[in-house]
Amino acid sequence: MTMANERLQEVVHSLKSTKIRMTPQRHAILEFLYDSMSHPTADDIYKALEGKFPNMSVATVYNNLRVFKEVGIVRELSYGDSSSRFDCVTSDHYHVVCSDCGKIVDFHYPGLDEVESLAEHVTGFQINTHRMEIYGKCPDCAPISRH
Amino acid sequence: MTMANERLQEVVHSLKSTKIRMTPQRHAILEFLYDSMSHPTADDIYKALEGKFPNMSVATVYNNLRVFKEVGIVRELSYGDSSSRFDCVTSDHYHVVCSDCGKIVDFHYPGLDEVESLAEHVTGFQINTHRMEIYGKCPDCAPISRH
DNA sequence: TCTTTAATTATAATTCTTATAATTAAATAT
DNA sequence: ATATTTAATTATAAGAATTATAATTAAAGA
Repeated sequence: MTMANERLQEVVHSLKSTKIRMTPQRHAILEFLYDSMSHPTADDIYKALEGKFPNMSVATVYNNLRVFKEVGIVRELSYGDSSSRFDCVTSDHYHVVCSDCGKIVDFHYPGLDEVESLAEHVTGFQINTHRMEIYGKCPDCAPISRH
Repeated sequence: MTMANERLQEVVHSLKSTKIRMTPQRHAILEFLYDSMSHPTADDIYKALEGKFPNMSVATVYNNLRVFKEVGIVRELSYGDSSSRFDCVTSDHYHVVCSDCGKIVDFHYPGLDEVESLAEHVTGFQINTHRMEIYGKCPDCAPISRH
């Protein structure tokens, strides 16, 4: 069993204790999110699952992503482009985004906790979390540099 | 003359040397952006200026924000919520966002250059820039805590 | 198996943003 | 100061992403 599947099992189990019902569509959406290393849009998910669920509505995808967000197992990311991307909340990592082709790569880096605490002091906010993206050109899009 | 107006003058002057023409609408949009400490949406700007320009089209606001972005004097920020926000590019700062009411406060912090260089090594991207948001509840939205 | 109530579906409606074509106006040359 | 060129504005329509609605279906627990 893969790591992704283990986490999926945990999440499915933890949802059992809530009012939130487990449906085949929900399971499939979660499964797709946990298996994929990409950061799919709602439409990506919809398209990926239309083979298995030919009658599934786009609204179902959106509804469930919202539910997952509310429970805190999924995060919504919006970059410059038109549609939001969705990501399982796992261990802390940041994202490196290609400004040409939009590819997103995970980047592990120790959490910037001191930024949060400083922001808390300076602004008077009660800080919960933060998010960082690093932008550049991926190897495929960058001109080949020699040195 | 305020700091904001000084910067506005500079920008207007620098646009003179390009093909980009200065129009009253453009000037008003820039003025509004430089004066406002908030991070308005396109619609905020449109509404704020409809008194002065009753016939201005929303398209004009969007068009000009795109132009300003291309020239590099304005930055587009997209958070989870529906519409993008726009911000004058000034000195480096980050944003603290209230997850309840959406208020955005600037947060000055030394640029995280080492994050960029590490990301460059780890991912092979040619990194240009990064962006960080810190999320929490603003003083108005946070429950009053006593300690 | 029955009952309750949440989830799904299909569809319409909204919202944000961009495209189009005609008109207007800035900048520059005359 | 006027004419010319060409970019900017306007009004409108179109597009895409997301959300709302109402009827139907199906999970979970009794």
